[in-house]
Amino acid sequence: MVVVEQSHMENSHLQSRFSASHSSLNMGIDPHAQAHAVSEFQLYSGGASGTSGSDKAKQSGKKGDHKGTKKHRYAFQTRSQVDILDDGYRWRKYGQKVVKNSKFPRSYYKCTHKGCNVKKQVQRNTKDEEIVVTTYEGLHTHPIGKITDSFEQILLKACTTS
DNA sequence: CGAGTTTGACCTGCGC
DNA sequence: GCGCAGGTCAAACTCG
Repeated sequence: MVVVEQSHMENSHLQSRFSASHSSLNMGIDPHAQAHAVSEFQLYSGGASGTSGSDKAKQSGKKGDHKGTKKHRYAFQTRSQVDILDDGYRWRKYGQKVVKNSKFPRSYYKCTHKGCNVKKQVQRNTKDEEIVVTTYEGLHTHPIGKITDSFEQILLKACTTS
């Protein structure tokens, strides 16, 4: 399963804040994004599990960009009809791969903001096609692009206020 | 014309 | 050492 890694947050605390912000989350979604129909919102937490996929491969890879960078990574799943959740940031797709255990391809996105190296992976759950697993990696170094109480912003709030 | 998407190739790490 | 799987790049393409 998907793993959440938080370097400076308490999982339980964050999770409770997520539940608390659930209602505002739905309200915050863009009008044109209503089709998302986010009726479920779960933040994954816990230690390493069996999936092993994203942890094995080094994201530094050949480029070897920031190796010493602090790793902020959190994954959560939403029940949605579409893959792309409008979280208020602008994302550019840079890759798509078919992963072994899933019949749905995994999509890779980068934040298009200058100097912001946040990435996210979007993948549908094989067992339940309506569940979309989104994995964020990194923290945005810029304000949100929309007036949307996004997932990310909630996360940031949870980070900064704790 | 610029920004974003698609898609195949390439690179790296891990297991056997 | 080899093959597989995952992650990223970049050229070509599309769209506003």
